[in-house]
Amino acid sequence: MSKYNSEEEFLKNYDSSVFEKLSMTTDIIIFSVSDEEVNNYRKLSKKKFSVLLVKRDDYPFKDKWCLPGGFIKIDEDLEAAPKRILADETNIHNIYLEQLYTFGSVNRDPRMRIVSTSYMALIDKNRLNDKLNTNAAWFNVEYYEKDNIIDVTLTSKDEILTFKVKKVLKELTTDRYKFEIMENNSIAFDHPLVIVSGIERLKNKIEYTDIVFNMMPEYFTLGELQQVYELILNKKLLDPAFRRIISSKVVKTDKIKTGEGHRPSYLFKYKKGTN
Amino acid sequence: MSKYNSEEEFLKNYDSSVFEKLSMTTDIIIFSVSDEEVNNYRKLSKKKFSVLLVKRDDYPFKDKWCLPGGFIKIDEDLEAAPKRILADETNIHNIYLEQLYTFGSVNRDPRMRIVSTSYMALIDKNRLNDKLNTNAAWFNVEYYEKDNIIDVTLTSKDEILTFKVKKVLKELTTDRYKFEIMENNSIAFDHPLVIVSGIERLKNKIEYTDIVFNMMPEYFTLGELQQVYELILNKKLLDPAFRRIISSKVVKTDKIKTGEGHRPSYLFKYKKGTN
DNA sequence: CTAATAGTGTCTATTAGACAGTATGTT
DNA sequence: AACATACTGTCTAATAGACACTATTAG
Repeated sequence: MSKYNSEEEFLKNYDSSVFEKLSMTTDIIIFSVSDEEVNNYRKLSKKKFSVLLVKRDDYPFKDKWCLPGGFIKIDEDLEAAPKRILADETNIHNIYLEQLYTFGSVNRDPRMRIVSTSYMALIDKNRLNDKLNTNAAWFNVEYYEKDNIIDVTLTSKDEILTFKVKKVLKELTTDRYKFEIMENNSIAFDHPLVIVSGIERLKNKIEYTDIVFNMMPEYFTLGELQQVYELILNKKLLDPAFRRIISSKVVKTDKIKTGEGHRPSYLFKYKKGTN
Repeated sequence: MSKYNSEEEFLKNYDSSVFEKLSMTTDIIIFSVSDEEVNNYRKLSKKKFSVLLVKRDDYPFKDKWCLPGGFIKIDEDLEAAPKRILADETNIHNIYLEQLYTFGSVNRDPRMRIVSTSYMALIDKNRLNDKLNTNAAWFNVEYYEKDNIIDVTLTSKDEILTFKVKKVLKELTTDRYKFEIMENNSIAFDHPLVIVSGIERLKNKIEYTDIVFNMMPEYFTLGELQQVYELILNKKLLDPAFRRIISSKVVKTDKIKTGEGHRPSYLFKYKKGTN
């Protein structure tokens, strides 16, 4: 069958040009939590969950916002690329990173055939020290879902971006659902799809894993933690229920957060190794 | 910044060779359920869940077993490739297919840099009519997990393949866990990783989606369905509990399965649209 | 004192687990 | 009749949801 007699011989003579080649990129959706100041000394600062976007300074999609990303190098592990880009963009190493989905429609990039593997990263903003690149900005995320249509609004200091995506249920012949862009006038490429996939993933995983703690500082109050859950799940939770569930994942410290115009609250830490 | 004045002009002059290119493949893990005859007229045929492997007839990994797969064509959507291969391999269209994970270590293929996106397919064997290609075979899957080590045994009519994989927990800095091959003497490439990822995915999704029904014939008894759940979850379930849970997903028909040496049982169908 | 959040007790409703029992076919 | 599986009833344990209550601070 083969004209070679051994694996070594085959490999020595292998012509790597027999199969078509393409470029690959990676896109990273970086989630974090931000505080918004509130003009009432009694009230807690309202939290928002947010995503990091960068403004494209060249074609294609010049001046539109997109997720940070870049090309995969030929001698770089797939996962090394998002790690490299993340370090470039945030100046931090050791960020939680997980693979999301690989997008590969033929025409997803106007330049040429590019397949992109997207990753989701979670970060505690306090680790950043505002050392962002100048073309990057945090956008607060709000989304509203009804009848399988997801409306997403991204808000930065000086811009509001919106897009609309449809969940397409494919009746058991392919993935449980896929997304399709319905309206989008501000985000480059197919990145609205990556953003909603990220939101979905985070929303699901927050319920059965401990990934939230990657977005939390070392010490936090249960009220703060609950707020983050509520943001991501997009619904209010009842205090006693929340505390019951979370109690196994955190340890109370003897530190107390005061100066808030109301009863002070204990600070907690993440308790590892309960799953 | 850019030397072009419009997106069109940029694209017209775009040199697609500026970024390094690589080859991409897809690997498909096809799960199904098979009956094993039992030599007691009263007993039910024992079910096994099984996976389709093909024997490599050329280098690299000549004569080893691997998952069906192939190269992605430059003008073919990423998802079209597994569909094409699945149709080739089984002669059936409309098979449940979902993306699993993209593997991309630099040295995962001895020939050259190849990134592979794996997919999981579920199929009801009765649709096949034994129209398999000659180099393909079904292997029954058994696995045993302890202390984050998964032992997998794949058994066909005339061969037994085994491998061992470790779940590496990465303490919040990357995916919840990744797998690492510990022992493997019979499966080509990094396909043991794809196989365990598929098992994990199926095991998780069977609990909160309806994907099992893709592996079931149109009519089935609740006993049969329960057996499939037990196989995949790798544990016994209690009848009343199982029936309570499943009741919302199935409809009883007036068909009855008789001739089994014991009380006959009603046949059920999948009831769509309950999630 | 008041507004605002922190934190707990408890009752109820729902769901999951366990076991025992009855039903009904084939040989 | 005996075996094997089909199917149901019911008791108990565990979990989730709801609400009301007490606690504590800054201003």
